[in-house]
Amino acid sequence: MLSMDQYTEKKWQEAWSKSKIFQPALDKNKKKFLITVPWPYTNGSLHVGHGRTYTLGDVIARYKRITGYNVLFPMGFHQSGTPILALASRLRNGDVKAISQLTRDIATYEPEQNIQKILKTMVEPKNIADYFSDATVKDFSSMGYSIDWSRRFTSADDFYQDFVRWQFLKLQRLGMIRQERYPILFSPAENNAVGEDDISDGDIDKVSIEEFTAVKFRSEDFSLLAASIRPETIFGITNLWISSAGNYVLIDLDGDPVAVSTEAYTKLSYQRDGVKFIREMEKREILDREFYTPIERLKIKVHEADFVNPSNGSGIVYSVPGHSIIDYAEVIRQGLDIQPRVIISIENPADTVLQRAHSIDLSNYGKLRDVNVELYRTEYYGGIMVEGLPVISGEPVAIAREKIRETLIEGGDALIFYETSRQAETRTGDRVIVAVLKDQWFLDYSLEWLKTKAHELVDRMQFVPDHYKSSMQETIDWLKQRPCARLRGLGTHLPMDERWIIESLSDSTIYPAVYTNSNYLRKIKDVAGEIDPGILEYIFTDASALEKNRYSEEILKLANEARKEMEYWYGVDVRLTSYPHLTNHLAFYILNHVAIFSGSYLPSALIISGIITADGRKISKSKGNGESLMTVSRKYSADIYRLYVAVGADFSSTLDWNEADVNALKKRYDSFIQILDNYRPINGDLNGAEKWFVSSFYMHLKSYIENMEKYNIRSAFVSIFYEVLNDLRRCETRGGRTDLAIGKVMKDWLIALSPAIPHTAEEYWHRHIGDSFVSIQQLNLQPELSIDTVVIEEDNYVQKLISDIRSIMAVTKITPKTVEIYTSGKETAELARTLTGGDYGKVDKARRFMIQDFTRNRKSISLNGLEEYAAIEANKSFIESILGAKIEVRRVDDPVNGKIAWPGRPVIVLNK
RNA sequence: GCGAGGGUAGCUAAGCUUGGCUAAAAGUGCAGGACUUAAGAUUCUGUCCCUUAGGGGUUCGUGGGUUCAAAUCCCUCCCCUCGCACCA
Repeated sequence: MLSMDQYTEKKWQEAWSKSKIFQPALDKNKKKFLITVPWPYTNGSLHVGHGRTYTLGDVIARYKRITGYNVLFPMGFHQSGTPILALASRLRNGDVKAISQLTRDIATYEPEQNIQKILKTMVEPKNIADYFSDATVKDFSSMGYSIDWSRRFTSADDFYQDFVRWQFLKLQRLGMIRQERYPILFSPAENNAVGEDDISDGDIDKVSIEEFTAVKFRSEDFSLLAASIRPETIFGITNLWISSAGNYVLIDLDGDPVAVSTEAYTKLSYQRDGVKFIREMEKREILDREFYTPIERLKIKVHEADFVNPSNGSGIVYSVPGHSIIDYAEVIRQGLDIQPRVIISIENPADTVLQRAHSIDLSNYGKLRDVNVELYRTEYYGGIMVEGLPVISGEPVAIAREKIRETLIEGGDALIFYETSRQAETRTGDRVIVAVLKDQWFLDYSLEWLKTKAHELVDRMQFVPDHYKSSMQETIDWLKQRPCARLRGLGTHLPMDERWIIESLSDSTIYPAVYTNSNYLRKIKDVAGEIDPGILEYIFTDASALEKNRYSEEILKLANEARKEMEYWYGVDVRLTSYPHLTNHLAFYILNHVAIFSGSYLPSALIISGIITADGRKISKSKGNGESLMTVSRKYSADIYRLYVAVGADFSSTLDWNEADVNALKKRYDSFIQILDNYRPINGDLNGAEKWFVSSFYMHLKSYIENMEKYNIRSAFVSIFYEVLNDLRRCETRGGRTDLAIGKVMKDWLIALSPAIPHTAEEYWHRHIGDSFVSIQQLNLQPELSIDTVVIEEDNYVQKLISDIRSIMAVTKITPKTVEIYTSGKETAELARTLTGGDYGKVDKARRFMIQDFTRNRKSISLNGLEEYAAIEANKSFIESILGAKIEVRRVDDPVNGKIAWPGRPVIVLNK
């Protein structure tokens, strides 16, 4: 059995925790390094996919630690938002999927008999959050992360919420907060906003909000309201359709009597002010009248149609048979005396409704809808409005649409009407509609000064990979208003309006600052009951005007300490997260930082990783296709997972987690373990192969350091793990003694490996080196001092020689008994130097015949001064054993069998 | 549609910023040899095509261009992935 099982790993996890080596203290003599990753959202157990970011973060934290930094790698938990709330209520309602998902999650941490008991407590959202916060600590500990848990806090902690409220008051003073009308998804039955989590299949088939233009068609007594997403077709109208099944009501809309479907009335009343019910209507009242189109004031009639859905839009559809094949088909079906009007011209006449109508089955409604979508797209991107129309003649469709909409709205002929992109229900089966909030709170990210500052910061920051920098600049440009509070969910109440709860991404923008001094803040909260904004201002910003007489001595002392911690630690040196956060969380992170902080408190680097797939498929909770992190560390060991994450893929690319690849890595890892297990220190002078190994090791260490400094974690560990292992094999086949060779590099090797495989490194450090922790050793940062370039060159030369001999053997199919090798003599070397300088004329007449041979072989001739004869002699027995042939070496200046021995290119003769 | 990234040998995947050391790292798969009673593990060699002397030919989505020289720089086209918002 190999030694790196979960018990050994656990042993080191406990030792680290007990010794507190990952709980750094403020130390002015040491350079600090603060690295953060997003705090996990605590609605379930973490799976393999989540582990990537945290693992890479830990690898970097550990690397910085062994290269001399005072590293802080803190963690907290995110408990705000609606998913936890939705999960608890699904549990309460006995939702089978929710129960099975939670049961599975709990089972990763608990014995069978405890599961039901714990599950019962989870009808209370807070219990879900707290249970999975503790569980995540177990997850992370089992992965061996070097997290400082002593600073842990959550977004639900009272003192943290005081911090968030301070932040929002400050943002308000900066003019970044405003209230406006805003459309949201809404459930009238629950009288509440709904999010993706509340909608049935909301995660699979996303529901969005669409903006319709609802046009008023007037008559003497009342108007009809018909909603469309294509207002530019207004001049193609020939008639109106109402539903043959629906019911209609008359309502008062901005003082106008207007007829709409019963369902539309409900929606309008949630979207507009002053919508009043007048009375129910008979359809006849509508069908018997004639109505006028806006602007052109043409008289049109209303007909019933089966395809009209009373719960979609206003329940009234305006008919444009020239540009909607559905309308056209209905006109034909009913045999109405109506001529289509064509008002948009497109290049390809085959793509018009009238042409297409010849070739398809007009009674197949599904097919008609597909064709309609297709034609609609063609017209939108390629269509031009025909001449002779009011307002929009000759305009491209996309522009005409905006223009006519504005004209209609300004003239009082239309209004904006919101509709869901598909029919949607809540998980409890109630209808989802669009409601307009009159007083939605927004964070205003459109402010010029804010954008300018953010751009400047992004410019200065390091992005890995680099191209995300321009994405970030773009994102900052297009961000405008962000709704920053909701009427439901867990979280902090908005200080200026307690009914609202701060939206969960907006409450987590500058929170890393709290890691620096969370324990002091908690104490202040305990002592004072509430943390005064003035105190927070003093602690977190450089504006230090503190009204000292307002606070007790104790509070002032704590605040002072908190401020010192902030001064020392803050300024996140690296924040590491995955790319889906780029256009939201990370953008807010940057914008809020520049709004509130300045100078050294601003972040310096952002590392963005790709995601993990499982067997090539995206991991998702609902699919349940991601193994939990716990399972992985039990099944393979944490170090295998960590190594897999470190060498499996570059930062930006997707990493696939699959059995075959993991097992392949495990084999490699096991052979490494075996070498360390069998290691017994021996003494003695190094032979050639061992000297080469040591030099080569330090070349790999050099490349490891160079790569790690650039956060090329993958390349770094390919060098220090795979390539060193390969070297070790070669060293052995060349007569090197493994134990002697690795004995020379053991310390540096284990230290360098420790960021990726800390448990393994720690175990063998203690077995072979000493009692200190490898995790806090200092890496040899001057590997070049241990590289002997002559040894390396000699090796390259011998390798090239062997491969040349082999290729001659392969081509000639000769298995030689002896191989004669002729290296160049002094005179030829001299000649080669002259020729390389281009002085062809200086060559002695007798040797001019050699010039042509020189130019032909020039590529392989090298003048690095290597002692070829000696190099071959030194490796003679190795070469002989590999080739299974005797070697004879000589120096010559004259041709052998007509061939010339040049420096770096000896003549090789095979003898059977 | 807009924005970003990408297409490299059987597969995964590095190299491209700073053109030549690149028939192209590493891993995996496959073939043959060693070890073994055998299997596995380990290890060596090979793995685009041709070649009786270390050579030659054709390759890095497609088609052009720049250059003494292109996987690497510029342009055309084709294809794939991701983001486009209030959701953690």
